[in-house]
Amino acid sequence: MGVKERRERKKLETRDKILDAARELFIKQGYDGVSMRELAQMIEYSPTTIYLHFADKEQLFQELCRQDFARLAQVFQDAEMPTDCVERLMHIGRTYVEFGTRYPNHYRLMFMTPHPPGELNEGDCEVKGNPEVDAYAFLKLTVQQAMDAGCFRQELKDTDLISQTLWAAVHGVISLQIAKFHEIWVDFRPMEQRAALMLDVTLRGLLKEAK
Amino acid sequence: MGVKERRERKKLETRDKILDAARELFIKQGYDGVSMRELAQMIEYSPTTIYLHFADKEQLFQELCRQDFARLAQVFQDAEMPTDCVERLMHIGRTYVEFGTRYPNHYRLMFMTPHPPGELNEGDCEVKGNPEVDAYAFLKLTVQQAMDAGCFRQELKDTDLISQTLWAAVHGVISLQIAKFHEIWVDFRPMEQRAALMLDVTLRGLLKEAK
DNA sequence: GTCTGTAAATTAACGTCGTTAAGTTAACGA
DNA sequence: TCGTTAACTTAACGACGTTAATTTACAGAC
Repeated sequence: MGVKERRERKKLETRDKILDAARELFIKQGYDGVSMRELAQMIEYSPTTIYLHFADKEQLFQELCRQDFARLAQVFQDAEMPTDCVERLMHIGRTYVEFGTRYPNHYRLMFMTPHPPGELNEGDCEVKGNPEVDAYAFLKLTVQQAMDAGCFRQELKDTDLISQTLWAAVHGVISLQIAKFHEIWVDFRPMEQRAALMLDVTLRGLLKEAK
Repeated sequence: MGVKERRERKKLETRDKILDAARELFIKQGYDGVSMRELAQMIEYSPTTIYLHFADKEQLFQELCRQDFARLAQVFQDAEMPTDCVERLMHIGRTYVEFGTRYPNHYRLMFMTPHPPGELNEGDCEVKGNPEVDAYAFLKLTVQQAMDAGCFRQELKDTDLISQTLWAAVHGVISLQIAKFHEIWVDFRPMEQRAALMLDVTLRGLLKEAK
């Protein structure tokens, strides 16, 4: 009775085909720049077919970003992490910035666009808190380790708060870059300089003593 | 020959009427949530009339945000500024955060949405660099003063870079709040705590010595 | 008072989009 | 061979931003 399985596999194949085409268009044109019709034409299906695999446009691209950002957490895992806890935080920050800069449309949809109160998608429960796929959890873990090693100032005890501050700091650099890059009325310094100073400054402010 | 003047005034009145209605809807519903038809109905004109005063939807709401953010720079001016330079930077940061939190839709359109390479609008030339209407210029000025007073570490000499880092820091807190507030998979600390720690940390990292 | 030119405003439509109801095709089990 | 079900398409709905063509309102000229 391998029929159902074959069908399921076929269905998943189609789904992946949609996702792959969506990814290609999305990277080039962003969320609003991609129409369902265009996407359908690319994979040579009718637009309706997409709705057999995804509830609507937003869910499709959310799934897309979810997959690709899982790879981010993977990168954290794979990259050999420095042993020094401060270096490690720096390394995470730089990796995050690089990822956001490489995939600005992904970044925009995931972190610069408000989404409806959204019930958790399937699979989200396993994701949350698992450092292997959840980049925030990985950051928090590293912050915890740094705190255990006594790196931070004594007053600072809330690992969530610290993690969120570090996150917001690099997020500020990336998102300002994505949204305001073209702006004329401010002489923007090169992205790398801003990212470097931001990491330097925030970590200095968090640590027990200037090195 | 007061005819032309009367006509012009009338036209400006209509324009302001449009802007006022747009503001009301925009605050409640955001850019995508407001349709030109709805806006037209509110002011009891036909949708086409709007296009006699504004080139398109985006330009309308850009003008709206431009006006309202000029008020932000005004607030900086009006508020009695602390004399201590660090306190002053803190004050600016807090004011900025408060403004962004109060008008999230404004903030989103202005600082979280990429706009086409955009030629400068009329009036932008006078705005740029003028601390009375340009909030960034005001920040940069204050940074310059702090630097002149010898507050910062010696290596830090680029006022633009420092300003942009401070800006990105608070921007990170605000924009993450706006975009990710509803998210379940991270236990967000209260906005105020995050903003406070961010300001504390970045300024500590910039200043010559811990106080 | 009538005519004329012009600015202000409207009607009606175009083209595009996300989405869906209804209908068609194809493949399998009985 | 028939009936069931999944996969897929056709055709359309309703909303949107925008525009071409048209009408209305009104100041000045005769």
